[in-house]
Amino acid sequence: MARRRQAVTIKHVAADAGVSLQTVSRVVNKDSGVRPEMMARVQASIDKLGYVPSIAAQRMGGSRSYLILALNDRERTIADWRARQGTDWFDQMMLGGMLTCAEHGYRLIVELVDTHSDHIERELLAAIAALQPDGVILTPPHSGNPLIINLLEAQGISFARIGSLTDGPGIRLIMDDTRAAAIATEHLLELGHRRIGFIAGPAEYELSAWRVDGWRSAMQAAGVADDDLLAVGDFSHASGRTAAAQLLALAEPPTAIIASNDQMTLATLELARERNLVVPRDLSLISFDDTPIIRLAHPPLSAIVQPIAEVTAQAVSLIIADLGARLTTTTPVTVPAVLTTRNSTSPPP
Amino acid sequence: MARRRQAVTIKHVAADAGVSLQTVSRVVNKDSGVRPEMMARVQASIDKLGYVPSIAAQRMGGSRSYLILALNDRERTIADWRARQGTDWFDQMMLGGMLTCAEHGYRLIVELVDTHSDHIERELLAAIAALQPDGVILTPPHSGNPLIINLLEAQGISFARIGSLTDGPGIRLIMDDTRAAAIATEHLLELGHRRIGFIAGPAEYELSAWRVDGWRSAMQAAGVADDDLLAVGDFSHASGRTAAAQLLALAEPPTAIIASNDQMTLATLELARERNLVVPRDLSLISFDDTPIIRLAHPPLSAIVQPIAEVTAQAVSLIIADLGARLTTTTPVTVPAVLTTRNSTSPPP
DNA sequence: TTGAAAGCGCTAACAA
DNA sequence: TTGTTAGCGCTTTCAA
Repeated sequence: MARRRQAVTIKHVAADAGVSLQTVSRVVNKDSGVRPEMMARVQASIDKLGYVPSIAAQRMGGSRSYLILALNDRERTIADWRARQGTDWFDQMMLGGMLTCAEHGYRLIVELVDTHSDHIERELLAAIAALQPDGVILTPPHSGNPLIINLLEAQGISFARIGSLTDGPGIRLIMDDTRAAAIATEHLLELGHRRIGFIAGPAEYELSAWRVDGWRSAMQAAGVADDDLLAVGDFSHASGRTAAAQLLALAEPPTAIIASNDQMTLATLELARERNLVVPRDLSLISFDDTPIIRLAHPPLSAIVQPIAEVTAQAVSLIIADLGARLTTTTPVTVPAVLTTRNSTSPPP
Repeated sequence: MARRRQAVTIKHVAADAGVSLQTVSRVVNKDSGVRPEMMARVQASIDKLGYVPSIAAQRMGGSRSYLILALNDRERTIADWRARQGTDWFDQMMLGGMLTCAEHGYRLIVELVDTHSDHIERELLAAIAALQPDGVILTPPHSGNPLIINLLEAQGISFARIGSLTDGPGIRLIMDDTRAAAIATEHLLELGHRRIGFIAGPAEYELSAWRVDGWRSAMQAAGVADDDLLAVGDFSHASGRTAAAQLLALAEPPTAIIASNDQMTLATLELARERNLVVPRDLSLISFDDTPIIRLAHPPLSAIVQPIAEVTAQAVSLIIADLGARLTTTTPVTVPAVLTTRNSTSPPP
C-alpha cells in the first residue's frame, strides 16, 4: 500500500506564512503571546492551505490526543444490539457524547470491555496505551468498579463516572434515581394506591439500590411500607416475569407495580394480561428508562425518563474542563429524571 | 495538567529483551525474518511488561493508524437519536463494524457529516487530516456521493460504499434491495393480490429506486403493473401518511401496500385504522427495514429485514483486506435481505 | 538475521 | 513576541 503522508503539514503553513513552526503551533493552539497581525497572517495561510493538525503528531509532541474513550459493558451492549428491542441507552450516550465532543474538537471512541473479566485491567491498559485518550467516560456497571477507577486515577487520566456514587476519584454524575423512584411512588400514592410493588434491578448496578431506596422512603413517608412488596430481577424480561408473579401471588397483592426497567415492566404487563388484569384499571404500572418500546405497548406505559444524552454531554464537558484546570468537584453532578405519564396508571380498583 | 507519557515503550521492551528497537518492531508487526528464539524472547518481554504500541506513534512512523472512519449522515442520524423511535440502523452498524474492527485490532470512529453541505469536502478532509484513518465506510446517502468518492480515491484511502451501485472507485456492498422488493411483491401476488401499492423512499437514496424496480418488475411479470400504484415519500411518518392517502384515494385502491421503510408503513397502518380498514383483512402491509417498533405494532408487521450488521462487518473486513493487497473487486458484494412474515399479510378481501 | 540512522508532524523548553 | 532545538514512540530506510 502506498504510504500516506500528511497532505498539508505545519511546515507548509510556516513556509507559506513566512514564520517559524512554533508560531504556527501557537496560533493553532490559541496560545497567548502572538501579535494579532501575525496571527491573522498565519490563520490566512491555514485557511488557504486547509491545514488541519494531525492528532497523532499532536499527541506525539506531548499535547492532547483529543480523544475521549467511552467504556461500555461489552456483554450488555452487544446483547442489546442483537436483541433489537429498541433499547437506546447507547444511542442516547452517543447523542450527548459525540455532539459535545465535536463542539470542543474532540472525538468519542467507544470501547467495550467485560466487567466480569479478570483481565479487565489489561484490556483497559491496552486501550489507553494504544489510544492515549485524554479522558474516559465510565458507564454502568463500570462506573463503580474500583479496579477501573483506581487504574484510571493512577494513570492520571480525567474520567467521569455516570451513575455511580461510590466514593473515589473521578467526576461523578447521577440521574437521581432515588428521587425518580420516589416521584413514581408518590404519583401512585396520590392516585390512592397503598399496595405498591417494586421490582428492583440487579445489585451489580448501584442504581438498583437507589431506586429501591426512593420507593421505600416514599412508602415509609406514607406509612404504607412493606418489604414483601419488593421483588428483585436482573433487568431481563424473564426475571421481570418471575418477580411480577411473586408480587401478584401475595396474600394482599399490589394494585400498582413499579419496575426498574422497561423489559421487566413489559413482562409484568404481559403477565397481568394473561391473568386477565386490565392495566391500568386493575393494576397500575410505572416503568424506568423509557426506551421506545414502552410507548408502543398497550396501553402506552408511564415511565421515568433517564436523561442519558444530557448526562453524557455533561460528562464530556466536565472532562474537557478538567483537562484545563483540575476540577476539585467532589459532589456528584445531578441531572433530574422526570416522570412521563401515559396511560398505565389510574386510581386503584 | 501533568504531561502523560507512554508507560511502556518499545525501548523498554528492547532493553528488557536485550535487542534493538527494530527487532521488537519486527516482532510486533509480525515481520518475517526474525529467528523463532529471538521472537519468543521479545514476545516474553512484551507480555511481561504489558507493552502495547501507541497508534499515534505507529502512524507517525509511517505505518497504519488502525482507525476506520464510519461516515454517517449527520442530520438523519441525530434526528433518529432524538426521535427515540427505536430506529437501530446505527446500532446494527456498530454491532457489525466495531466487533469486526476489534477482531483485527482496529477501532471504529464515527463521524457525522452533512450531505447537503457545500463544505462537505472540507469537513471530510479535516477528519482525514486529523485522524489519518486507514479506511472509510460510507453509509447512505454518502455512499454514492461523487464528491466524497473522488476525494477518498484521490487521497488513496481504502473505502467501502454501503448501499450504492453508482459506478466509481470503492468497495461496493449492497443488500439487494431490488430482489427484496420483488420478494415482498411476489409474496403478496401469491396470496392473490393484484393491486399492490408501493410507497417509495426519496430519490436521494439510491436504494429507493432499486426497491421500486423490484416491485415494478414483479408486478410486470405478473401482468398487473400500474404506476398509479406508486407513491413517493421521504421516509418520514408524515410523508408516509400522505402517500398512503394518495394510494387509498385511487378509484381502484390497493389491497396491499409495501412501504420503503418502517415509519411510512406505520403511518399507513395508522391511516388504515382511521378509515376502519382492518389489517390484514382489508389491507395487507409489508414494511422495509424491520426496526424494533414494527414488531410491537398491532398487528406485528411483516417486513424485509436489512442485514446491516452483516454488511458493515463485511465492509470492515474488505477494507482491511484491501489495505494489505489492493483488491480489484469491481462487482458489488451482495448480502441478501430476507422477508420475515408476521401478521400483516393475508389474501385480499 | 540483526542493528543503527534518519525522519514522521508536532510541541515543550529554551534562547534570542 | 518570535525562533531554535530537542525529543515524543515508532517505522522505514540502509548497512553490517
